[in-house]
Amino acid sequence: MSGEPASFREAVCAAVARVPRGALASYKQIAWMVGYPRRPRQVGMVLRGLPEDTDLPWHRIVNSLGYVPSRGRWWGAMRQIERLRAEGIEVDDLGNVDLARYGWNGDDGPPGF
DNA sequence: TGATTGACGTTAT
DNA sequence: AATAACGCCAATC
Repeated sequence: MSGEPASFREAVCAAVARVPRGALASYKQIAWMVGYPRRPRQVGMVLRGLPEDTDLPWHRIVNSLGYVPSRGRWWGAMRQIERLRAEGIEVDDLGNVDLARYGWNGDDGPPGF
């Protein structure tokens, strides 16, 4: 079955759904996994349109620096932090996380681990 | 149809 | 260290 994603959004959803619990992935990492290393921003756009009842672990997506985008300025950044804690991940009040510990490498391969 | 924006990232100053 | 500007491409105005 050729389950090739018809749209960028489908690919992103599939990649995010693959992130195991207790692991973190960056926007660029997801973009790279789906075959579009040049579109970290579009990944964020897709996640932004996700419903609150989505099954996707969107809260596991952080930026490459290892913290939640906008550090709380965003509408649901704080909510994302709460979810990460519920996953068993240590998160600072500002959204800082330890990528060195929770950083998950997709099927793409470890760039540095 | 063109211009602006954006849950980012990287490089330069 | 922090801030500014550029890049990248889809969605929105």
